[in-house]
Amino acid sequence: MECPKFAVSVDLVVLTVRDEALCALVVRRGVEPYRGAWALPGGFVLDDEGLEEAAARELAEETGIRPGSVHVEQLATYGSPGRDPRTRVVTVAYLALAPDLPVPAAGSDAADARWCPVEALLAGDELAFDHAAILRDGVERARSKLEYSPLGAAFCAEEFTVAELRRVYEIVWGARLDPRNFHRKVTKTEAFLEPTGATTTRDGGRPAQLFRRGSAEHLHPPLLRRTT
Amino acid sequence: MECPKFAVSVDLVVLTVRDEALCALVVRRGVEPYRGAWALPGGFVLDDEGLEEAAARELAEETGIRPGSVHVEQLATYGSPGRDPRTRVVTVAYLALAPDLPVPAAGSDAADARWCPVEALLAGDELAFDHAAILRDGVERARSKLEYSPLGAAFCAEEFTVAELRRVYEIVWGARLDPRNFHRKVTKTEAFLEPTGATTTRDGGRPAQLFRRGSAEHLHPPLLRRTT
DNA sequence: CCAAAAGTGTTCGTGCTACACCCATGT
DNA sequence: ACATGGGTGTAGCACGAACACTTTTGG
Repeated sequence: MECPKFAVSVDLVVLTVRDEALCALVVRRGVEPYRGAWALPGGFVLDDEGLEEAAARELAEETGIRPGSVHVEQLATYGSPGRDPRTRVVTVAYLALAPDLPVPAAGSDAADARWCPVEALLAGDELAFDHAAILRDGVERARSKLEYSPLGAAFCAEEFTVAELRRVYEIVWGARLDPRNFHRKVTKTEAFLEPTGATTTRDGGRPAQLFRRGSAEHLHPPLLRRTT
Repeated sequence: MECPKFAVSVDLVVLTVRDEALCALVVRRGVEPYRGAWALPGGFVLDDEGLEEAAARELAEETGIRPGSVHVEQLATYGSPGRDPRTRVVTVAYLALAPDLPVPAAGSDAADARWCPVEALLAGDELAFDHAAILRDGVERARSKLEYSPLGAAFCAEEFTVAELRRVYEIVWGARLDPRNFHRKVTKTEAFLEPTGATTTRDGGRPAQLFRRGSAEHLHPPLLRRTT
């Protein structure tokens, strides 16, 4: 077929909440271009490999994250002619929301990998390619997702308390929420949380019920930021 | 660089409201594969051409739509290995919301182009490639957009009445809305509508005020479908 | 007992729904 | 006059914000 052919890659915005901050996974580039700079994990799509499949493979390769424990969704595609100095590369970005995991193992072409607060990454100018813009879009998507879906729980461990979930919202949104109203809201919303029956005192004070992620996909009505 | 290279195309889900139905623009394929079948308008991205740029070019080529009059946004990217029988093609889908326009002129490689109700397109099995899935995603995105953004007005002519805007919502959502409450909601929402000062009696009855699209990007609070 | 955090009850404001009602035009 | 649709007023309800208050643990 007579048409231009481009390299196609996937890049991952992997977000988690740790140390009271929203953090993204970044890898130190071991090869040119941008050697030594931080970049989002990612790589080229292989022949006969689907996009989602490529994203899952890269996630596993560069982070050791097992697919079942994280939420992954397509974010957007970036293909400006000049975004990669080597050649034309179109990249499909994926957004992954993960619980707080140990620092991942470095992959083959990544000299180093670490969690870094998104605030620092977006304020600085250290990210390779157009990865700062991709990260910005991913963070904005994540913030919206918390409003309209129960995906805040994707940042929590398998079993978690309402207070832990609330901390996720507060950190991602950068806003304080009333603990009592938040509790009522999330426990009353059908299929948001599934009680385990167990309790924990790890947060201090009166024992808190433990929950698992429920089966709900959407939130009706949504949990809105700022009441305007 | 040692990596697979793929053809990259853009496909357009161009939606409008006409004849009391949500319609999509489809073109009759003049070449193999799927010769004679309906498909979404689209084409390959050229060297040194951005994705958004390619989408705008295809929109102009195949429909004659001038860029300023429609809303265009990226929808999603589809790249399953088998989605095009010829070779590996990754397609970036764009969603365009347009007012009711005359039937567009056929483009170079499109034997015929027409508006077709999405209901019929999704019910039948006439769309080439995975375009039915892309259209379904586009329609779902459009439905959500009406809730959280003032983009319903993108389906209206430059100047429109509140009743015309309401019909758009009713047709896209497939639900009836209370005319009085809808009127209050959209006119009270800051920057949703900009009054022109003129009136029209084209809908019959008492003259209705004419409005233009306002400058708002988002709706707070949203205009929700079903009250659960 | 006290501190701390979980969880409940209650009040108040706001926004949506439903519908009664009036307004301004065409025929 | 009357039909038709535009537009306003208002009562009732649902839900979120704010906060007083009770519950249950650890120290």
